[in-house]
Amino acid sequence: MNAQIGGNPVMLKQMNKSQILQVLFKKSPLTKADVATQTQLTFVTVSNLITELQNDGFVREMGLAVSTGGRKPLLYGINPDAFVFAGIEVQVERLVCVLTDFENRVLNSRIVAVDSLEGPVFVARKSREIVVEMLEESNLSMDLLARVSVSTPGPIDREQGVIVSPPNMPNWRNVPFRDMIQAEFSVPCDLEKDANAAALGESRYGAGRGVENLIYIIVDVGIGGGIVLGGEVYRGQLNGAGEVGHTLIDLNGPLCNCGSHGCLESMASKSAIERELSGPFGNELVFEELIQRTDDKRVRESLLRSGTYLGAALANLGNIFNPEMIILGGELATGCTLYFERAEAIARRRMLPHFVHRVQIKPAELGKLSGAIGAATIAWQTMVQSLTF
Amino acid sequence: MNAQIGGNPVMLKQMNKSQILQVLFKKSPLTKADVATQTQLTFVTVSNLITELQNDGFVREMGLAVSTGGRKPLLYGINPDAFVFAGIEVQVERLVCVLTDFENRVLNSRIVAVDSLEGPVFVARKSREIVVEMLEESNLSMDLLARVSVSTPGPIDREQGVIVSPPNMPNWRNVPFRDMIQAEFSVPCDLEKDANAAALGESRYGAGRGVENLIYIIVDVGIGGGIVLGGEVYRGQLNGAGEVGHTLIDLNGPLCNCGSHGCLESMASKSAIERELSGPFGNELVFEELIQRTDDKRVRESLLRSGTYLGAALANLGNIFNPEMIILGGELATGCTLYFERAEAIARRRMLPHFVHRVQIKPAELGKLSGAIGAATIAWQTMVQSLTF
DNA sequence: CTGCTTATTATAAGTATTTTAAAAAGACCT
DNA sequence: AGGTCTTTTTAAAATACTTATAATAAGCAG
Repeated sequence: MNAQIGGNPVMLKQMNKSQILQVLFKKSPLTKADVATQTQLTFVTVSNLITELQNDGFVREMGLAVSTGGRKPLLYGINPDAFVFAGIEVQVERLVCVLTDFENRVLNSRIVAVDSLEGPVFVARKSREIVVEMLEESNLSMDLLARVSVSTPGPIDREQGVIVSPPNMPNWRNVPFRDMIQAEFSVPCDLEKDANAAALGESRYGAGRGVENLIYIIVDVGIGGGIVLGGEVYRGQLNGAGEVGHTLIDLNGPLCNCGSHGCLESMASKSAIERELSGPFGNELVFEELIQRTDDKRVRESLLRSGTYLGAALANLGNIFNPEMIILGGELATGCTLYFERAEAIARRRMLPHFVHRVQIKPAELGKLSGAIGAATIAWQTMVQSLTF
Repeated sequence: MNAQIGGNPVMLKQMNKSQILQVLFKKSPLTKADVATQTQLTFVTVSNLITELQNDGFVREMGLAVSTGGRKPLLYGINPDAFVFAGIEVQVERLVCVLTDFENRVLNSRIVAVDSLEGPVFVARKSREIVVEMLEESNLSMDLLARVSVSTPGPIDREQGVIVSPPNMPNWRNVPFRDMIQAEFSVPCDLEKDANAAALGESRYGAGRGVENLIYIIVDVGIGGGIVLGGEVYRGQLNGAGEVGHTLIDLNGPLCNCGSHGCLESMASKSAIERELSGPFGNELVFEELIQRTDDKRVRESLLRSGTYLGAALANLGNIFNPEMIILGGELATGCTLYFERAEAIARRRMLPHFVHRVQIKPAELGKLSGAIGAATIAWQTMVQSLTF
């Protein structure tokens, strides 16, 4: 998560400050000497910079460490109260919002039914209302809000901050949502694709804490993927990377709505299972209940079959990326053990033997908040990287 | 391809120098003012640093640019004669060696039959002999040799510089080849997996010049892959990334020697085609000739079938990585139009419509030298990043 | 409790680098 | 030849890190 390289002495100082903040963020209570070791800077430099960061409110003292024979060293950590970040996930029928502090811990969260059909202007205004509400509830001043980030269905143009053409939000074509949010909140904003945001969220605060390379798969109506390599989102050429759902599993499989045949999405997603079981069960049951009916043979078989397909895709991802972890999100993966375990079993069977014992396959931990938390994380990252201290 | 971040003023200077060299490398004849613009440094700084780099022989003057109304500016570029790098690819039955200059252009190359069964010690000595021979032939002093890099079959332990367990080189288990080469040449050395090296080589000097994100697939007896993201090799957790050959294409396909079923490698590789055609043709023909017999229906069908499988895999890679380019290497892909074109056609048919027109699919351009050139590139990169000027 | 040892923190002088500002050099035009 | 514009060099000023030194605080022993 590095940014600038080279420059002038002022830049150097800010790079060093950024370094220090990142080290303090990762392993909080540290002495100045610890930070010096970790950042490869001299003690004096670290001492001066930390003092400065402390005076500016970014860093706080955290008590004394035990003595190792001399004076007790002071411990330092990020001052969580320095800033507040907001992460907002725009979904078709609702808004998921979180407030995080400068340690990027969740202070408050809210899931509100908001119909995206009301349009971007409405949604932007509503977003602000929700955030303001949360700030008030948590007794926080609006002034503390440093950045906002938005997680949204793709495709997006990240550089321009534009939502391009979300398939299920027809009236959101080419919407400059970043600027709209910036206008609404009067703070900088970034856009990120929902799967990417969720992947980053899980990688920092969910199942993937401490992991460098991971793949996050969200199984829902469709199947999406977010790729985190070296701790950062990999986005590809046009923010398009991660379309795992349109990975081919069966050359002669059914037609997918992308135009190809045998895509994972058409064979292992929520919709695929619903379609398969709509015959026997009709509209009798909602999906959440349906997937619990594992005593029913047809349900069982359907879940196992789609789990198998997913597993094969996971094996492919494992072999291609050789990641430390694969995380599965969505109610199907996190709520249905039968499905998850089959997918994991197949994945392990089909992955290269050399890799199998070094990859973890886990359900997501942040549930519905993962995208919003990921967005807030991006706000944090951008802030710390921007070096404006 | 950034490395260090932050530090002290000396470091800052070296980062700036490195920056300048990289800019100069990318778009050679540039004025000091151009470099200043591109590096975001002031003119004076750039001027001083370039003068220093010039005095040390890393940079050279390259004539005068046209006047824009005042004094003619001097043009500068990398001094190709500053260093020589050697790239060595260890294959089962031969050594491929190249010599490159500080602009990383190939000065000399050699492909020598060397049986790896003779063992690492022999191969290391032989490598040195070949390099020395090439240096003499090109009238270059050994002192100019700055670094050597080795491309080798995986898996490897890059950090330790150890070749771990190459499947087709049984007497090369856990060989500390990096240190052996360093001892032999008395210059630093790096190891890289063959597919990764080839991918990097193609990305810098072959089909992928100027491309940020690309996937390189080598179709031979097996099928391997090298992944270059953001201009750098992506290696995954254990240098294991890129096992595209063991990507599943057909859930119920034939058993692969990796233990899984329906892997790409077992269905689209040279071996797969040879196996398929060994019935009709026996040992009558060598492979190179066999794949030219496209008038024969059985050959044709075999090639088209495997091309289809490969194409499906390419579509998957395109959807997962959204790269600017996919490069196909190996004699089958570069020498057999029927196979290549089928693969491309299928890939384009099955890739997401949004991506199709933004991805190039190209045959490799460096042929047998790609791995060695890639290795030399790594030597260059490491040198420039190490900031020891 | 005092003095000694050790480790942490603060201060001050020294060194390296970039920046700003100004002067010099070179090219083109009239 | 003189004027104007651009490039290049030079010198002083600003900034930041480093080294060396001094001050502070904690623990321990007598």
